Amino acid sequence: MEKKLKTHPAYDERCPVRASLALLSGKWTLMILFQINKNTVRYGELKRSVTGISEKMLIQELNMLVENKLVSKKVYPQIPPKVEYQLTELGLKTLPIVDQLAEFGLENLV
Amino acid sequence: MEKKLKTHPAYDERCPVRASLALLSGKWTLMILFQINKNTVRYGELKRSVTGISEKMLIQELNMLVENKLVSKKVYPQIPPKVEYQLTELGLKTLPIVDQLAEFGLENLV
DNA sequence: AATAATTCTAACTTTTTAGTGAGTACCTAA
DNA sequence: TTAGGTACTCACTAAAAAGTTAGAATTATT
Repeated sequence: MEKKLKTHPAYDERCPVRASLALLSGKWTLMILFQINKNTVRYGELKRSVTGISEKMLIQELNMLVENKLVSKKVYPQIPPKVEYQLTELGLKTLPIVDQLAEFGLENLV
Repeated sequence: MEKKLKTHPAYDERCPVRASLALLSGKWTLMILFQINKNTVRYGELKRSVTGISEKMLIQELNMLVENKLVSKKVYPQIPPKVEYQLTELGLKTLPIVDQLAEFGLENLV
C-alpha cells in the first residue's frame, strides 16, 4: 500500500538525489502535489483535477504522501464524508522542484 | 532498448512536468547526468562512478540520453575502444534540477 | 596460449509500478 | 425505490523498469 522508499545495497542509500526521487518520482506524485499546491483540497476535487488518475492510485499516493508528511489530511465526521488535503511545510518545499521540472519541460521538451 | 517516453491518452501529454519526468525519472538517469556533469567522461569511468549500476542499465540509459540529445558521444576508432560522453547544452540544463533534488533531499530526507 | 582490458549486445527473469473493475457505507433528492 | 454523490477498499491483471548472466571483438601483455 505505501511506497517503500526502497534502497539498494549497491548504491549509496544516503544519496539525497536518490532519496528525493524515491519519494517523488512516481507517475502521479508531483502532479498531485502541484494540484494541491497552496490550497485546501477535497478528495473529489483532486480526482477531477488530476485527470486520468484512477482512484486506487490517487488514494495510494495520498496515503503515502501523508505517511511521508508531505501532505496533511483532515477528516470531517460527516455523512457523506468530507476529507481535505493540504501540503505541509515540507510538502510546500517540493513546489520549487515542480517549477524547475516544468520550466525545463516547457523550454526544451513540449 | 530506448526509453519510450510513453504517454497515456488519459492525461495531458503536453504537460511539461510529465515530459520532464518521462525523460529524467529513471532510477539512474539523474545520477548519470550528475556524474558526467561538466566533464568529458569515458564509459568505464562512468561505470565506476555510478556505483551499483549494471552495464545493461548504464548503456541503455546512455543510449537514451544520446537519443534525447542530453548527452553527446564521441567514439575513437581505436582498439581497445575509447568512447567519451559529455553533456550537451540541453543536458547541462538538467543540472539545476539535480541540485534542487539534492537540496531537498539533503535538508529534509537524509 | 592464456589473460586482461575496452565497450558494448542479447536473452531471460524478477521486481516494481500502475491499471481494472467490482464493491462498501451512508445519506439526500427525485 | 431508485439513483446519485461522498471517500474509500480489495483482489486481480498488465505493463514497465530493472536485474542477471553470458558472451563478442580486438589488441597488448604475460
